[in-house]
Amino acid sequence: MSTTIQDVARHAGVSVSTVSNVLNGRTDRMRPETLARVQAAIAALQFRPSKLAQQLKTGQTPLLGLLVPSLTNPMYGYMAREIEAYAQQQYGYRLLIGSTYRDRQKEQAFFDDLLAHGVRRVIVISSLADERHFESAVERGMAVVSYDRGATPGKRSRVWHVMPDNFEAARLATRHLVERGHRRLAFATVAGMTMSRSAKIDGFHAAAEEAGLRGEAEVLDGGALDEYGDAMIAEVGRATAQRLAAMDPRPTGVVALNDLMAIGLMAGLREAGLEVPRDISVVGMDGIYLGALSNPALSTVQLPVPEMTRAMVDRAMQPEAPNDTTQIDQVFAPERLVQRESVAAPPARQRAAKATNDEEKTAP
Amino acid sequence: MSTTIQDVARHAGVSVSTVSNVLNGRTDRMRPETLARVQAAIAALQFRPSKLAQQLKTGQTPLLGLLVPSLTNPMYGYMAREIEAYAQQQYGYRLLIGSTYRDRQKEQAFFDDLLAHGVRRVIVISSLADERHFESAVERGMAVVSYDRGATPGKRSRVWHVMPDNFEAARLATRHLVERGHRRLAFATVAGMTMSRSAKIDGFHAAAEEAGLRGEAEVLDGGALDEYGDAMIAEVGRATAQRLAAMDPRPTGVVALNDLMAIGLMAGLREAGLEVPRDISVVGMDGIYLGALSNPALSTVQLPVPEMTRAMVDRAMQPEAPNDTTQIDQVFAPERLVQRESVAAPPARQRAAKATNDEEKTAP
DNA sequence: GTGAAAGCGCTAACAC
DNA sequence: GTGTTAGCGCTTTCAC
Repeated sequence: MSTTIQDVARHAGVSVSTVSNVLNGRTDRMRPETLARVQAAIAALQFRPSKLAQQLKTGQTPLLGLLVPSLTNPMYGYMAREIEAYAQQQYGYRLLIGSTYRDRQKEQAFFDDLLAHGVRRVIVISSLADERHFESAVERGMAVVSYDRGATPGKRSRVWHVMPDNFEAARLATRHLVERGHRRLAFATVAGMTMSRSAKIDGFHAAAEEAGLRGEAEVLDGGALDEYGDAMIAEVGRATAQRLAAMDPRPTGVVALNDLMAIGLMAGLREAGLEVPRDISVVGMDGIYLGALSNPALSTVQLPVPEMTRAMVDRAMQPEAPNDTTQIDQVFAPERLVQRESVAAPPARQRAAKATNDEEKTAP
Repeated sequence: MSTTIQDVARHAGVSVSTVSNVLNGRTDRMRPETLARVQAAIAALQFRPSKLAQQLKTGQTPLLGLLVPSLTNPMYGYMAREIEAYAQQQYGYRLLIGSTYRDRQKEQAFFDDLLAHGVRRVIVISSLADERHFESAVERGMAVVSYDRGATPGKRSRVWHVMPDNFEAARLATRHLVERGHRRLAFATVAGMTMSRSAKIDGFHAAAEEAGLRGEAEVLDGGALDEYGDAMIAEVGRATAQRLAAMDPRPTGVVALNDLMAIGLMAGLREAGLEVPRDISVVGMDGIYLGALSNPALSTVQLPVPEMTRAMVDRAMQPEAPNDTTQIDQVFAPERLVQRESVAAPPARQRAAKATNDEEKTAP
């Protein structure tokens, strides 16, 4: 079909192994004119060696698997873009992408396909499932990097982990609320616990306790993400807003699981007749560019996405799986708190929607 | 490394070709017990045939190339998701994805890599570049489907085309503004002309003329999309908003090139102290879910994304390139106008920001 | 320095 | 019905 190494060899009047040698840079002890002839032939025939055939021999293919919950969550789109650009530019790798909608079956099937395609390096983003099948993939010769979850404590793992400091991110977000004077706090999340979610919740609670607000910090978990995956997280936020609006006393500051949820939350709050930040303040986490475009613009904790994605790719390119002496968790501090418009001081006096106002608690 | 067809054959006490036969469904005239033994061996050894080796023989690999301008534009994330899901479920294909940031070089390089990887089917979304290199890819045995551009009139093409009816979409959007009473219209786009952009502009003008507003329909083209690609389109919208705000007389209704631009536009308008839809109305096109979450929620023309993406995948799976008798353009009517909150009647009387109000024109 | 030849894991004639 | 065998396009010893 297309031109092969044979054609080039014939054209240059050399053997295939000579051509192969120039392809693979073994050109040191080669007669310059031979080299030139081969190069000329390659150019003339527009020869591109088949990665396939190369791989069949070498067992290596310049393809990186990327597993995301859903491409419709802009955060994952952002990460995918960064991963793609860096893997391409730095290592010449292309991306084989799969959405899992956080479904274990789909994840497994994707791994099987990767193996069958000879792909030996994968980055897995925010998997809900346990890591057992990751480990088995490593056994089968894969380098796997997992985002947004740490090693299970006390368990040996051969999977790399890269993640933001979710605890710290949530604490930053919560503190921001506290500093602006909020005393009744909520954390809005979705149903289902993952490592990163629980770390965020811990950070939220930690900040609340620091401020002596232990009893005033509530976790609101909304619906589960259905098969449509992560776009739905905004819908969960929207629904949570209704619950929030109906609470009495109502929290005045809420930390959202991530930016997309925050955006959904703000939409829902508005539908419920509440104004952000006048009636209620909202902080997100992630730092997607859409947060700057929302109305009000979203205050959020910016995660160091380019740094994290670069680390993931670098890890995935590692020739060896981590062993007992290597550090398998790589944690990134949140970049900073981005103050925009969605946070303000709480309303001076709580105008309870319809209920009697029975709050007299004073913070110590 | 992993188990091969040889292992299975040995394990089952048959030859490799027998195993190959069951793999490829040539099981009709096979003794049931042989079949059973082979299947058992496959299961026992967890054998997964290498797609690589298969492909080296057959020249086919179940991989679909997808070229997008940028994954950070939610519209493309959406399309990528639909394409992936359908290609996977319907044809068992995985996605090899590449971002081009509308760069011709990157596009070319991606095509070369696809070829080298043995990928024979590609979907290209919204390419700015001309189609010459697509054609050459078809010559080299690729099935290529191009989104959002039609065949160049009068030119023979072997590339499939799938696209929304951009003319109609823009016309719908514009009419909506006209029906709500707007008489000074604008169309906000980015620098650089593509087929789809010019079709939209034509639709905009057509609707304006229908309403006798020929002189009142202005096209505002903003900055070019830099290397960061499509997320920037929102920024262009934002900048355009400033220009819009300064115009005198100022258009009261604006059609945005797409939803992301509309969202940027609304953010910019707000920064300029204008309120949507009180001071100015905005309509988008695309129908991404984020439009429902913006504030105000975006009125837009919904495109039939699942239908279009399915058509694209089906075309890409076509065994033959289109020939002179086949219909290579497939155009999808916009699904409908989604009325949300970003469009209202124009302000009763134009309160010009600072300029003298010199408008006395009456519409016929 | 360069070439011959043996595979990598599979498929598909073609024998038997 | 099942097995033998010749490749697919490349890499890589190992001779010369």
